[in-house]
Amino acid sequence: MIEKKWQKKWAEEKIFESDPNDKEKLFITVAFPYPSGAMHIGHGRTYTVPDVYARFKRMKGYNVLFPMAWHVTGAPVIGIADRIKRKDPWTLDLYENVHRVPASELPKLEDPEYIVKYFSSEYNEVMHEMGYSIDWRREFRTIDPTYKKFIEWQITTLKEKGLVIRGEHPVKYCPRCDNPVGDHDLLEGEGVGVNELTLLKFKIDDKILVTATLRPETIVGATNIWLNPDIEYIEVSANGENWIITKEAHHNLSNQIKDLEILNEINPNDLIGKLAINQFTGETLPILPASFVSDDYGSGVVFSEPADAPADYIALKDLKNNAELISKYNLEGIIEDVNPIPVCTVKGYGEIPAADIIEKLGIKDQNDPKLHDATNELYKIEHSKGRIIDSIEGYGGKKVSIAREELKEELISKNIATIMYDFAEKPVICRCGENCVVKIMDNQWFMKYSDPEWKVKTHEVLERETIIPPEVKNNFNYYIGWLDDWACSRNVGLGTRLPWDKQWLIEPLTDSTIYMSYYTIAKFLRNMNPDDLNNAFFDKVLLNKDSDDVKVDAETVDEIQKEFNYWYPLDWRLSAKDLVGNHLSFLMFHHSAIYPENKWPKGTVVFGMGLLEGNKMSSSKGNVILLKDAIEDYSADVVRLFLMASAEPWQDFDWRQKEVLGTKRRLDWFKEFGQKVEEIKGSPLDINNIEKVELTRTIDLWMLSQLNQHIKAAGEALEVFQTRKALQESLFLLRKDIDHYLYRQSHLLDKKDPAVIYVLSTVLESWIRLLAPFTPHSCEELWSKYGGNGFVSQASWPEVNEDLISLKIEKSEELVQNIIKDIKQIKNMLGDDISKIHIYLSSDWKWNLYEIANEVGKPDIGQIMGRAIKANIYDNKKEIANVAKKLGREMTKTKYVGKINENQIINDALAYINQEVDGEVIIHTDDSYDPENKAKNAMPYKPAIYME
RNA sequence: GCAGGGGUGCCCGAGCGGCCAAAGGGGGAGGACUUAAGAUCCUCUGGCAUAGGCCUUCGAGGGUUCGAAUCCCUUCCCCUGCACCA
Repeated sequence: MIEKKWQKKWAEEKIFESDPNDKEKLFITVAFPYPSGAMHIGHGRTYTVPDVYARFKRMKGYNVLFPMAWHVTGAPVIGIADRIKRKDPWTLDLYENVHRVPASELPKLEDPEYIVKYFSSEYNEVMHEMGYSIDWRREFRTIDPTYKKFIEWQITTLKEKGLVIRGEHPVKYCPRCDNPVGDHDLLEGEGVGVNELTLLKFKIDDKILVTATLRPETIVGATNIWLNPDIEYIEVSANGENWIITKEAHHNLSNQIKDLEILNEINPNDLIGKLAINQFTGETLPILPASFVSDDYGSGVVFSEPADAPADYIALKDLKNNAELISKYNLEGIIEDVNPIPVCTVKGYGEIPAADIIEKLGIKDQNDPKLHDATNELYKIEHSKGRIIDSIEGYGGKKVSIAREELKEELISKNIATIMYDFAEKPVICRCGENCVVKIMDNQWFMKYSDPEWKVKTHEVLERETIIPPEVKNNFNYYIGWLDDWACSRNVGLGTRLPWDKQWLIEPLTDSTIYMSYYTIAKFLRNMNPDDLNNAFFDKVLLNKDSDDVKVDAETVDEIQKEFNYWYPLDWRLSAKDLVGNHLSFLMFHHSAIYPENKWPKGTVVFGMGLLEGNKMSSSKGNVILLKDAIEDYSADVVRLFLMASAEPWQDFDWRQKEVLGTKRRLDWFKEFGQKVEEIKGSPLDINNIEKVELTRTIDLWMLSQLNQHIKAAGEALEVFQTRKALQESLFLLRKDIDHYLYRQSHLLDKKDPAVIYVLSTVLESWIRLLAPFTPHSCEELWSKYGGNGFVSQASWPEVNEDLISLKIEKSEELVQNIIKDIKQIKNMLGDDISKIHIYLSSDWKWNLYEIANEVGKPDIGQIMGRAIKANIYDNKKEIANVAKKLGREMTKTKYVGKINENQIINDALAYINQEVDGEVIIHTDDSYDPENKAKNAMPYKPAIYME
C-alpha cells in the first residue's frame, strides 16, 4: 500500500513537526472533534480542508503549524454511557452498527471516559490514514491535568476582569434524572422552545388565583377568570401568599419558585361563580368554567380577554349558549354582563379581533383544534403590527410589543405579577420516559457577553479578521450584538471545575475558546508537573506578566514563552457554520478580553454541511459512511480529492458514489499520465532534469500558456480556501487541455518530437506538485518514481511563468478550432462533394478598424467610422462602413486581444486541420482567386471560407 | 417573527454588465477501440434553420443600458440559525 508507505516515511522523517525557525510562520487550526462516535466522511471534509491548506502553504515556503487535540469535556458522553449501562436498545444498536464498535469493546463504553478515549484514539488512527500533516507532538485531551490548569487560569483571568458573574437561568430539566437535558437527550419534543409567561395575580378572599399569560398587556381587557372544573387544583404557599394553581402546574413551577409548599386541594366548583379582583384595574371579575383550559400549561388558571384571545372569545360564547352550565353554577345575572373589552387595534381587523379570526377560520367551539392556529395568527399580527387603543390610560397608542414589556415591568414592580417559564409545546419527554420541566438553575455562573465594553472590543476583533466566506461577517456582527450572558457552569459532565466554586464544572463551549494558544506550548507541558503550572506560570508565558510565584525554572519558561510568541496569533480558524453563533463568537470574545491586539485571531473559515446521496448526513439516523470504510473502498487520496473537489468548504457537499467513482478514474488517469509521457519519450523520465527546447509551434506554446494559467488560478483560489475552484483548474480543466494537446499532436506522438517531450514533461512535473496538497500519497509516489528530489510535500509550489501566459496564443488556438468548426458546419450543409477549401484572411486595414473599435469600446458605428476615416485606414469609405457595421455586431461577441498572425497560425496547424476536415486547404491572403466573392467577408479572428 | 443565504439547462453546480445557448461534473445518445463487457478517446445533449445563421431560456413581473443570468425596484418560493447544546 503506497499510502501507508508514505505515511510511515513522513512520520520517520518528522517532516510535519514544526518548530520555530527563520521562515514566515502560519498557524492554522480547525475546531477539535468531540469524539463520541466514529469519524464519518463529513468529518473527513472538515479536517481535510486545513490539511490541504497547510500542505499548500508549506510548499509556498511557510513554516506551518497544524495541530490536533480532543475535546472530551461536556455532558453527552455521560448520557451515552448511562444508556449503554441501561442497555438502551437504540443506543446499543447505534454504537454497534453505525459506529461499529466491536462487541468486546461495547460494554466498556459504560465508562464515559472510556468512550472519549476509545473514539479519540480511533480518530487519531483515521486521521493518520487520511495522511493529515499534523504535528502530533501537540496532541492533548481537554481533561488532561495540564490542560485543566490552563483552563483554570483562563477562567480566573476572566473573573478578575469582572466578566464571570452569578445569575440564574431556566433550562430544560428531567426531574427523574435530576439533570438538565439537551435536545439530544429527548425522546420527544426536540427543538421545543421555552416561553416566558407572566403570572398575574387575581385576589379572591385571602387567596390568589395565579393566571399565566403570554400577553400581560391585555390585563386591561380582562373580563373574567377561567377554571376547568374537570382538573385538579391545589392551594400552595408561595412567599407568604396563598396561590391557587393546578397540581400539574405545581410540578413544573416548583422547579422555578422556591419553597412552593402544597397546603391543600381546592375544588374548582366551589370557586366558579364567585368574584375575583383585578388588582391592576380594581375591577371584580367572575370566575367561570371552561373546558379548553389545560392543567399542564402555565398555571392552569387563565384570565379571559375575549377581545383578542380567540379561545376566550369562543369559550364565552359557548358558555352563554349553555343553559345547563349557567344554571348549574347560578350564573344568571352575571354572564350577561361579561362582554369583550377592546384593547388592541390592528389593520384588517375590527373592534374585536378575536371575533373576526374565529369567523375567518370557521371555528365552532372551544375544543376546535383550529383554535391553536387562530391564537397564533392573531398573536403574531398584533405583536408585530398592533397598537393599544387610545382610550387606555398610559398605554394608549403604543405598539403592542412595547406596551407588553412596559406593563409587565409595572405589574411586577407592584407585585401583581411575576415570571414563570413553560415549554412552547408539549410534551417534552426525556429519554428515560419522564416529562421534562423548566427548571431555574440558580447560583449559576455566567460569561457576561452582555457587557457593552466587551462587545465593542469583540467587534474590533471581528473587524480586523478576514472571514471566509465574507458574507458570514454580517452574521458574526449580528451574533456578537445579540449574545446575552451565557451560563458557563454545569453540574454534570467531564471537565474542569470552577477554581472558586468547586461544585460547578466549566461548560464545554467556554473551555474551548482560546485553547489554540495551548497547542503552541503543549509539547512542553505534556511532560511537566501540573502542580507547577499555576496562574503565575501562564501569566508569564502567555501575557508576559512577571511574578515571584512562577515555579518553573526561568530558562524553560523562556523557551515556552518564545514558542508561544512565535506561533501566536492564530492565522486561520476553521469551523462549521452552526458554530458561528456560539463557539466562533466566543473565541473572539475571549481573545479580546484576554490577549492584546497583536494576539487576536486573523482569519476564520466557516464550513457547510455534508449530504449523502442528497440526504442530510446524521450518525443518529444511521445515514453516514464511516471515513475508514471510504478509505478502504477508494483510498485516502480519492476521498480527499472528492471532498475537496465537489464543493467549496463553506458549501454543502454531497457524497454520491457515482461521482466518487468518477473522481477515482480521474486520479487514475493522472497517475498513468507519467507512464504515457515516458512512452512518448521512449526513455525513463527525470523531472529533475528536463531538457529545455525552444518552442516555435503555437500549439506547444498554447499548452504551456494554459498550464501557467491554471497554476496561477489554482494558487489564487487556494489562498482563499477555494479548494473546488483550485481543483477545477489544476485537475479538471488542466486535464481537458492535456487531452486536447495530445489529440492535437497525435500525429507527432510516435515521432519523439523534442518539443512535445519537453512540453509534456514540464506539464507532468508541475502537475505533480500542483496536486500534492490534495492527493499527497499519489504525488509522493510519482515524484519519487520520476526523479523528483526529496518529498514532494517539501517541494515548492510551481511558480507561475507570466511570460508564457498569452491571450494571443489562446486566441490563436481558438482561431484554429473555429475554422474547423465552421468548415465542418458548412460541409455538412453542402454535402460531401468538396475537394478544395479556400480560406481568406482578413486584410490589414480591417485589423486597424478593429483596433479602433476596441478603443471606442462600444458598438457606436458613427464614432468608429469617424476615427477610422480620420486615421485614413482605407480609401473605400463605403467598404469601411460595411465592415464597421459587421464589426459592431462581432465585437460584442468576441474579445479583442490584438493582432495575431493568422497566416502562420493556420499554416502551423495545417496538418491537423486537414486531418479534421478532410480536404485540400488553401490559404489566401488576397482575392486573386475568389469566384464567389467571399474574400470580403473575412474578418479578424474569422477568416472567410469558400469551398468547392 | 428576527437575522443571514439562495432560486441557472434532465440532476449537481460555476458564472454576477458584452468572448453566455451559459464552465465543470453526473446522467443520457451516437461513434472509435474491444471477441464481448468495462475502461479509454471523440461528437452531440433548448428549439428552428442549413454558407458559418436565427429564435426562446438563467423563479415571476417591471425598469436602467447600444447591450442583463449578471445592476435597480416589486413579488413569489426555498434553505440555515435563533442558544445553555457539542
